[in-house]
Amino acid sequence: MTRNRKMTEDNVMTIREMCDTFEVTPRTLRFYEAKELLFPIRQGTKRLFTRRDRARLKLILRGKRFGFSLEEIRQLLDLYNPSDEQGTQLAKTYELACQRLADMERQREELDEAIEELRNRLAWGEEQLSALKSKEAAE
Amino acid sequence: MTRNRKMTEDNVMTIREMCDTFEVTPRTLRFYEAKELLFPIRQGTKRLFTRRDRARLKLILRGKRFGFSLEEIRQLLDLYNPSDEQGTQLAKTYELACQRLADMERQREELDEAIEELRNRLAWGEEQLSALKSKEAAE
DNA sequence: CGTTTCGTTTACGTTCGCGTCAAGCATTGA
DNA sequence: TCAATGCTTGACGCGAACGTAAACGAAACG
Repeated sequence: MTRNRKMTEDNVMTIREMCDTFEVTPRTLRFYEAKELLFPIRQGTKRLFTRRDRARLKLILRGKRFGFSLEEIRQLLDLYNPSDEQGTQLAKTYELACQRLADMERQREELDEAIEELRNRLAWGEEQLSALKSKEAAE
Repeated sequence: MTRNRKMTEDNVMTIREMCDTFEVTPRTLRFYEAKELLFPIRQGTKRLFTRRDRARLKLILRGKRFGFSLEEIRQLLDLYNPSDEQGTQLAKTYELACQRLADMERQREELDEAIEELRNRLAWGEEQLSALKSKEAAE
């Protein structure tokens, strides 16, 4: 056999290594697997997470920060998947991704607006605070 | 009395008008009131939503789209509130808003990244699709 | 006058995204 | 060999954000 010493199964991670790397719990990773968001290799009873799983998890966590549900994220992940989809399936996925892109661009516009507004309110807040301070000083 | 004809309580809306305008259910509005996100006037038993409630609801719905929890949103709303807060309270609100702003700016960067990546995948998807089409044509 | 039409409260139900045991196998080190 | 450690599979629990059904009050309309 060409491989010795622990087989060095290249580039896979145990569940604990995953948890430490991404700051999630084992429960979360198993939950995502149950929801078909991740597909770790099963070596005997244990899970081994590949490069692909890591990439997917990154996208999952990002999606969550954008307020997407796990189901929405799952559908998006299919797009990033070098899968063996046939014509109609591929077309459907493509369609879906276009919509998500539109969603995200709308969301960005809103986000810009919201940031702008919040900046204004913060400026107003600073005024209030400094006004209060000078009033305090006057006593 | 200076007012006749239905009192035209200027600029308030019934719960139904609110629902139609913002595409939410009555339950949702009552729920938000219970959580102290909205404060409609009570005329007898009924609720009347003011301009202020409408502005707040708009911010609530926006916040939700950004993935904020109702509690986080409630705290942010205090900032937009021409409230009678005292020094320490105002300072706390200000502090919190700064953090949220930072959150949103980080989210914006991530969003840009995500949009960029999704665009790339879409381009890749188009290739696949056109490849499939020419293959079909060849048969 | 009765009966729809709104609105209300109360309260239990539901879905999502995990947390938290309990009980069991499996490797590992003393 | 034996206990500790790590990972596993259920299974139940939980907070958030509402849905939904029951039972009632008030106003509006023919």
